[in-house]
Amino acid sequence: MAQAPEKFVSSYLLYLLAASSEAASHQFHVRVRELGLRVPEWRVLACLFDQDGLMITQLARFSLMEQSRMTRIIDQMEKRGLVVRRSDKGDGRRVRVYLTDEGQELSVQLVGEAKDHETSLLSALSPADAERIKPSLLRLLDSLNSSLIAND
Amino acid sequence: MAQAPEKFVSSYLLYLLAASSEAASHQFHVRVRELGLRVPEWRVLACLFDQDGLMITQLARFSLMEQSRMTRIIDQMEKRGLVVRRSDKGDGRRVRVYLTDEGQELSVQLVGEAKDHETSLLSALSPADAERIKPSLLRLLDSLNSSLIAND
DNA sequence: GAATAAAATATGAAATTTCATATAAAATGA
DNA sequence: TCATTTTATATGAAATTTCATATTTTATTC
Repeated sequence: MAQAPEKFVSSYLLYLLAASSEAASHQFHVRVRELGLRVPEWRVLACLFDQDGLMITQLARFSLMEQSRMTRIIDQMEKRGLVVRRSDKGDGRRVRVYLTDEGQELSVQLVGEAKDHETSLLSALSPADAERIKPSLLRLLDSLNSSLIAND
Repeated sequence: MAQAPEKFVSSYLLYLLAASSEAASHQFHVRVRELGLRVPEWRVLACLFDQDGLMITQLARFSLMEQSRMTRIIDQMEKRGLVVRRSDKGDGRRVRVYLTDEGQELSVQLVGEAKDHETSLLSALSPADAERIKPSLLRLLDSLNSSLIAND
């Protein structure tokens, strides 16, 4: 988005990750808002696109946010007719969230656009970087997850 | 933090970036809160550590947040005695933010811990990944910034 | 050099987010 | 089985964040 000052921040790993994420998402998030959605709602649609009927807790984890916030986001999406709640038969604590037809349609649309956007992002990189970036990030995530478990 | 479902999300570049950023920062952000700071406040301290006397607008940009929010964060940090505002002589619109002694001390402390934490993160990666990750992210940021300009 | 535009910061009000905790259902265990 | 603990979700209240816009100062343009 801009150049960081000098010394520390501009080459600090956590800054680079946050700034890359922010910069890479920015354009697409603008598009999400054009369609009348907020970013967390788009994340829910994307998760349900992959697997309909996820629980609130799972949606929160995959969408990188807290459960109580996700509960309210689902409230709004439900009012808007994008998803419906159904309690899990077999475990009454669980609330499963399903796409409505409208939600399904929007999710298909946006996932398509997301893929196109990703392609255009990757094409702005060198071929070597484009090829390596996703596997690298996956390995980073993996190593973070295992060290997290180790630290519990 | 957890494994994403299947198909789309779990290998979507923007998800991988957001999730890596989140996962990589998590432990350190816990530490930030232990010291009684919130993440945006830590970001301000880090920016001012690099270059004291930045403007509100610059702090907002480097800290990846909106100006009005930064104004209020500086309000709080000022009340807490971590920074002081001084208006720029030469341009009365600008407010420059400076570390107090206490702010300075905290920023030195936290930047030190951030560097240690970064080292430990990198050591969890393969040597090849550890060596490449920062340059790769810098190139990604670069290419995003230039394409941003191109799209204006 | 006056009028207009632009830049930097601040602020009210609405909306969202967080934090702690309530509620309810299922699992555990004595 | 009954009591206790754990898991899943919801919710009130406080705090933060956003959005639009006000205010002030500097730049620009005619």
